[in-house]
Amino acid sequence: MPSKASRKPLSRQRVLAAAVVLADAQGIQALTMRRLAVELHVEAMSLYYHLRDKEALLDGVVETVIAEIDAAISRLDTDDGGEDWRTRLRQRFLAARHVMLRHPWAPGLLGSRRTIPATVYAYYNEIIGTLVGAGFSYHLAHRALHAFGSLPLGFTQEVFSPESAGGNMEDDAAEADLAAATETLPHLIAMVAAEVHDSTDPTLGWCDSQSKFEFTLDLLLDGLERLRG
Amino acid sequence: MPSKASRKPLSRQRVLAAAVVLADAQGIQALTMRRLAVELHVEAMSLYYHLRDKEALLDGVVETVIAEIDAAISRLDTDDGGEDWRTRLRQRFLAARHVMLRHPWAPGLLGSRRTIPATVYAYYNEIIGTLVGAGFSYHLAHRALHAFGSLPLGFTQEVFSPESAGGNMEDDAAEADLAAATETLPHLIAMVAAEVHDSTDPTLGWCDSQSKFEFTLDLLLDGLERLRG
DNA sequence: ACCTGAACACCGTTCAAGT
DNA sequence: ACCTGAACACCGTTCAAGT
Repeated sequence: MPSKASRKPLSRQRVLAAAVVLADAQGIQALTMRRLAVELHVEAMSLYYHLRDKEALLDGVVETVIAEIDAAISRLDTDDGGEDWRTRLRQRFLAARHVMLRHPWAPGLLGSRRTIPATVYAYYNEIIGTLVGAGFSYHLAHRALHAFGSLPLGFTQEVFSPESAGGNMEDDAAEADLAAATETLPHLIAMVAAEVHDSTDPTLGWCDSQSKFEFTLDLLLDGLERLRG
Repeated sequence: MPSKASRKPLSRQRVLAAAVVLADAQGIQALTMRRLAVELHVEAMSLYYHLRDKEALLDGVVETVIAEIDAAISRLDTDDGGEDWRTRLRQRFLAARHVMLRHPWAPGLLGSRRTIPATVYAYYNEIIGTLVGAGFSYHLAHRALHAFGSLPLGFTQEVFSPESAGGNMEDDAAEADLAAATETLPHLIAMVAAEVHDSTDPTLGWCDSQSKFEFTLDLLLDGLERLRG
């Protein structure tokens, strides 16, 4: 049984699953029609039988990730209505975040897509339903949705981590830089210094991104609770 | 004076400026070493004398945009301290947003960079200074910075616009979709319906992104004000 | 010092052709 | 129905060479 002959047939699903695995393992820039084909032991051109072009591939990959989120959310609770609106949304956003943490490239990819899977609309519809069910006007629900930004999908798309200014000193000139920084960036340095008591995992930086996510989330939820009619 | 012979010499600055213009006009995907060279009436290889490689080009482009923001902020007020911390930050974030609106590709690009211009640290340092000057602990200032996300740089990196579900109906099957949606997405449709009284500019969608930006901003500022010591 | 031509490796994609 | 080979246009980049 020669390995290259006994391949199970390709399918859109198999291609997309392999694409996600490849992106997880090698980064999104490694997700190339040709490299993906190699991974599937197939010629690059074979992919075009299952996907129209690379855009369709990327759309499909996004679709796959969103499906993961949908699955995670549907696993949350069998019956609804019991919880208060804040814990209900909190559960959902954190479940989404849990999925996103497995696919660090997904936020950037999602941001680059011009079309979004239809199930996302259903998800947002449900969020609005939760809000109005809790007494929000549709107008406030709309503003809330915007305020949430991409929290419902599990990420905050922080544009950069200020941690790299003080946390990850790895260059040889790092100490000199730090000394210089104490003069030009006193507040930044003071902030880092004030936080470095509980550096449990220095390799991951001194910043617990999970608690930051939840802080932002709760800040918004509390603010909305106050605006609620 | 043959036009192709009488070119002023290239420089890093001129290349970067041309890159920004090209990205503004044709989109970031059109920003290619070869196309940029054409724009500058030069061979692609000439660019490599001024920039190490394409990564350096993109870093330089980000640098250029950040410099625009810095310039806009420095134009805000000659003397400081007068305003309350919220209006001070508000002014800065809105100034940054004004710049970003001219470069719609910038958020995505910034998100893709692994290194950030040094002046951004100075900017963040100033923000922290404003916060602690207003009575924030460094710990709370840190959380505030994370809650702000990319607001200080002028954008909310919303991952998608739910508006496209109801606002921009341009397909032929749009009406049918809308009818179907009223059943499967009742809350989303109700929200759109509840908002369409003040559709001042229907071409831009029914959603005023400026007021959404400010709503989120104020929600966070008010929440932080309440947490302040 | 500044720019170029030729060349290489790698992309996405088409199209006619194989089984 | 499903896959492939050859080919094309376009990319970033190197390197030796021009002025």
